[in-house]
Amino acid sequence: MTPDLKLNLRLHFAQGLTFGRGKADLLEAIDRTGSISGAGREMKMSYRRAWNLVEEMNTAFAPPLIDASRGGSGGGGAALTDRGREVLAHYRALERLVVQTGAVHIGGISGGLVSVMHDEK
Amino acid sequence: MTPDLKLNLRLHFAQGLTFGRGKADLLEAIDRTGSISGAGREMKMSYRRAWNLVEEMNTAFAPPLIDASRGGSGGGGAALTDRGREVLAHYRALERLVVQTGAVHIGGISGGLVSVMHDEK
DNA sequence: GGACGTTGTATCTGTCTGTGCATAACCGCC
DNA sequence: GGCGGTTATGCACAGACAGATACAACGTCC
Repeated sequence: MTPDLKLNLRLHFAQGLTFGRGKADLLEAIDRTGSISGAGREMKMSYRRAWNLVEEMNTAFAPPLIDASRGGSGGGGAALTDRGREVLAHYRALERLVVQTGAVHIGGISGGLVSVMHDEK
Repeated sequence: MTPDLKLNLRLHFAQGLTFGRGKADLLEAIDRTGSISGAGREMKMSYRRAWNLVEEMNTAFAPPLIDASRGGSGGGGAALTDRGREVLAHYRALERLVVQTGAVHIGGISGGLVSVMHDEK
């Protein structure tokens, strides 16, 4: 009976980087579409923003998480590095872990939520 | 060797409420100071914002989490309800749980972070 | 009754973030 | 060589968000 929720597990590292659901989703979208711009379109975010996030990640992590190249067949593209895939997997695992082992607490918080009728925004 | 990090575990409930570290800290500050304005001062946030968050929580939860009253000794004040204390406790427990049981994954993510020298911004 | 410190509420303003647009560089393919 | 789609980068604009400010209402204490 845990209500459907989305959790945003954002990690603020001392080095300045913050990594949360947004960047994780972006990594996934890049992996799926094979390009930064494609990922941006899919996530309905501007290419500018998508690229900024990529750049932020790549400068924070060594080795980088995304390998991008321009020109060539299809104009270029981007792909996750092994390290990128690794970070993404860890984040998703952490998410699952929270939902599973934290179900009691999540339920304890959401227990008294006022149920609203599906209001179309 | 887990690098010191702050995590912001934000829960987005289907009902529209989002509950994260900010609201949790605010609850704690209200409990400590005995007033919304006191909590705002302590957290260096405007009373406006603090009150908005309180109102958001109180309309989302039934029974409410904060009991505020105006006038009277000291001008008024606010205190956590039993439910408020309960929600706060659950959130803190969830936080601890993530750090403890998720240490492997957190380490897996932060492993390759570029260490920066303490740059004063 | 007046002072005090708080809750509750409205309005204005500045700032910060993301979007939109424009442009250059790149390179395989036709 | 031109086309196409992408990376990479700059800059102006709009909208959202938070801060600042102002003020009424409230109730206890003096």
